[in-house]
Amino acid sequence: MTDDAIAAAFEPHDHQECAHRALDEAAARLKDQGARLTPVRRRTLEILLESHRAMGAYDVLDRLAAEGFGRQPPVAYRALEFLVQHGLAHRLQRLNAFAACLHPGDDHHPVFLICRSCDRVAEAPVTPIRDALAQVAKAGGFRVERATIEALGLCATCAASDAGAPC
Amino acid sequence: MTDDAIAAAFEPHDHQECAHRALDEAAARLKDQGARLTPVRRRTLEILLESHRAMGAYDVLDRLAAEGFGRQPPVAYRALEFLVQHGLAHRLQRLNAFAACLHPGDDHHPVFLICRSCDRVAEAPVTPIRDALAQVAKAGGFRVERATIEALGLCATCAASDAGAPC
DNA sequence: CGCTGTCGCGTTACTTTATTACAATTGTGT
DNA sequence: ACACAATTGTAATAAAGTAACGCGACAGCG
Repeated sequence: MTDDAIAAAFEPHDHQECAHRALDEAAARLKDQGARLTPVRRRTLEILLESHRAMGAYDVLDRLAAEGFGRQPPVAYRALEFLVQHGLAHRLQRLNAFAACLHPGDDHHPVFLICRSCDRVAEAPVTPIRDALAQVAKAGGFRVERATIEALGLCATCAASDAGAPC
Repeated sequence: MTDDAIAAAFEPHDHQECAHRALDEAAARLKDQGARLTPVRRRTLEILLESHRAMGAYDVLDRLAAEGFGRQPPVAYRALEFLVQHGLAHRLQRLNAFAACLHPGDDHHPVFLICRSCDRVAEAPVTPIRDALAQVAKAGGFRVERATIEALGLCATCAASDAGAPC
């Protein structure tokens, strides 16, 4: 994952292509793992991929229900959990929401940058931060297994446009 | 905040003294700020201070209700929100829970180390990690305003005792 | 003192988020 | 076609969090 990936999430880009590629990659990865990308799961991923924003489980559920899938919470939660477990989506603790992963394949529990103005979410390179965290923890005798790192702030596009207005 | 503070949270210590000092410090700080440490608020802080663990809002509420305070959710949420806003407690996103702050005074949105075995929570020095995060974000044009950093893992005491058994 | 405005508290009612349990169905391998 | 596991649909319920209203305590001020 490069620094460019951060800017990419916040700036205008060929999102069709961006989403399509993520979907293809997801399908390929699942095939390798012998996991099934069923219609609900596929559609759930597509819905998440429509934007670089995080969506609540019930927002996803509404969409699924409108398209003929089940309309009970477990439908959405199951699909989302599946995607998260297979590294195709992430859960944002801070927002009680989910976002598609744009770099499946990188082994990661990434760092998230959440713009408070436009609500877009980017994944940032995790290594330097994870290293710093591991070191600090180690000094206290603590062994880190998983870390949740979510930063709230302002993306370059929003900062440029108005330091606060939606972009 | 020193590295010793991490170990302190996970190892046996004079907790009476530890909690008492935090409470005194809290009272003093609030007085300076002209904020009132009312009975509900004080009791809420004491409840959180009883352990180095995080508690859910409804757990706190049960305790408060049993002691004659109101038994409706807003009672607990208001007291907890007050404590958080005044830097006397923290919210752990990952657990939907709250923990008393043991170092009020340090200006901080600290890093949390959560032991998955004994459920204790420690606050770790934040500077190196925050710096690493800010740098990574800056490279992508993102300005971090607030960061949630929560690590799940195993504390030294639990690791020594059984690599997994409650301590 | 008594007025007045703010703050804190308690309650009702409600919304949002998430899980448990079970039945029906689909897909896989033989 | 058959047995079996995985997946989906549904009902019901739990957990977490918020909005809105009124009452009473308390500080500041004439």
